[in-house]
Amino acid sequence: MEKIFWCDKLVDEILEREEKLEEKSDVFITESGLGASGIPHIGSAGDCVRAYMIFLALKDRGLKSKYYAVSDDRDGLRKVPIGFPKNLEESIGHPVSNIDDPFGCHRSYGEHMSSLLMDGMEKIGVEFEFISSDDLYKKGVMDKEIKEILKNHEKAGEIIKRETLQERYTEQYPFFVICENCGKIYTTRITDFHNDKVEYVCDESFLGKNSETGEEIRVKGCGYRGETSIRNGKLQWKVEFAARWKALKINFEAFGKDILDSVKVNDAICREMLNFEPPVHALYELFVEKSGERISKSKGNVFTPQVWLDYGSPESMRLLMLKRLNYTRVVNLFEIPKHMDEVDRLANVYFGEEEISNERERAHLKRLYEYVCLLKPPEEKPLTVSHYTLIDICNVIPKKIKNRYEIIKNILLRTKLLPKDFDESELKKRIEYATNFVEDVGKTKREKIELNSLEKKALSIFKEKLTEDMSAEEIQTLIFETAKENEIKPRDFFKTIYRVILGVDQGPRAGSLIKIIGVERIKEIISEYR
RNA sequence: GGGCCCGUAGCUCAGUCUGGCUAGAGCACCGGCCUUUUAAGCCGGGUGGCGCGGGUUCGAAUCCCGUCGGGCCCGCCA
Repeated sequence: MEKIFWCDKLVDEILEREEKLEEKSDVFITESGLGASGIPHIGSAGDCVRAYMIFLALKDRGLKSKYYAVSDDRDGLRKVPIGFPKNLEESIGHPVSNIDDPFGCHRSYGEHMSSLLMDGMEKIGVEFEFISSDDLYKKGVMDKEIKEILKNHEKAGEIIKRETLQERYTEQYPFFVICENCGKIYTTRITDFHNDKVEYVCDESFLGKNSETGEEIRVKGCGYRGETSIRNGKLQWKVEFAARWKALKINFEAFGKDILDSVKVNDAICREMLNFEPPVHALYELFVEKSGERISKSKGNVFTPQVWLDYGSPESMRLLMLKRLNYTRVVNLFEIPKHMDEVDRLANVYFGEEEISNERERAHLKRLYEYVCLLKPPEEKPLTVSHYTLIDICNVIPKKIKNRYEIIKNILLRTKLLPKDFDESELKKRIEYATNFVEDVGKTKREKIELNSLEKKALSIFKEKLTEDMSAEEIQTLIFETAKENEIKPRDFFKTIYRVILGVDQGPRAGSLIKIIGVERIKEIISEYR
């Protein structure tokens, strides 16, 4: 059958690659990098989600598969992230797994960072096998590949030059040793390689940065000269993937276009030096974060998956990452309600409530929905409710009001935005998302309300006439009549009512709103305006 | 200097890979419903011919070449 969704198409490609392999795959493995040097943002989460989706796609095709999330925790620290203590500057240049966790809750800085992403992944519903790159080196998993590359480092240098026009590796070994004296990794250079050992000298310097202060920090080597095992260092990125792909028998890895060059080089290294057909790739455009000042500074102003999940469901998050691979996507908080509604629309299409005349498009949207549901779509159509509308409602019904949930539910039921039977826990979650959004993003000013004597008088008359047994319609009429009798334009009086009750100029139909909130409570509120 | 992506209705976009129904959706907008608000409701309306110019084809938004506009990445390092 013809495949119409990108995940399924990639499985076809993975199977095509399989044809070329001498050694066939028992297990189909997808991989993604798990950042460990900075705060993991939504783009890092995108890597993981996409790799996981291909893992699911492979499984769906009846193939045995695995997904490895590999933490690049032997990379050196280059920048002190915003919101981190200044003394972290001393650790610039050290592998992140050798740096103490500045917050003291994990074994290392690197572990702290990757755990943030892993937490996000768990919340998004992504399962993975965690692999520490530091571990791979320590255990010598890639020894064979490293030796091959070091032995022929000049050839590697030529390939790098050919693919990227960078000449430096025709002279240098593409490998960093962790200095046994000072512990830094980016200040060393190899002078010789023989008998599985590398000779090195720690005399290079490189430029780090403190993102908090914007200050650049020059880090210099300690001058130490020594000889050590290849397990005490790491390959340069331009060749590291290749070694990892071969050693771990990776079948698929997706990348952002920012590292396109590195991927090209690694593919070539893989083919020409390691005799291994590189994994299938998917190159995607990046998420451009324009989170603005809304994101709290304590989170380092980074748009993390956790931030999204405060305002939107895991489904909406997955949709963001699944929908398209190749747009530069501006991701900000305003994308969240959009995606909430889009998930609902997909559900409507999936369950046949929305007609899509183009068969192909319908099939595509249905498949997209299945992936959004991690290929386990619900049996029956879940709750769908316009998230924008919900945000409007949450905006006018103050958070502290009693029976807020019931009020919102009744408004939705009354306006037929909800079916008779629906999943209450789901609605509660959605109200929470919408409320968070209103509070943090769409907050409206609540002016101090001042009423003139005429308004006060009318309001007081209205209060006297208002009784428990009146229907919503009768209350609506009463407001209208009270306005007329007091020579106030109905329009203005309604406005007054809304401002008194909700603090905003408009709201749900006043009669129903008062009925729903309760006459008694309304009288209390009005009493404050004597 | 090298490369990627986008340009379809007022806005956000789908459709482009695998050319072919009368080019679609949502929002906005316009008209109507509502004898009592400023409609979160209901009914009805598509207002563009797919950035531009060539080419291929019986046929192009879809393929090819060129061009303009917008966005982004690489050209330190990882």
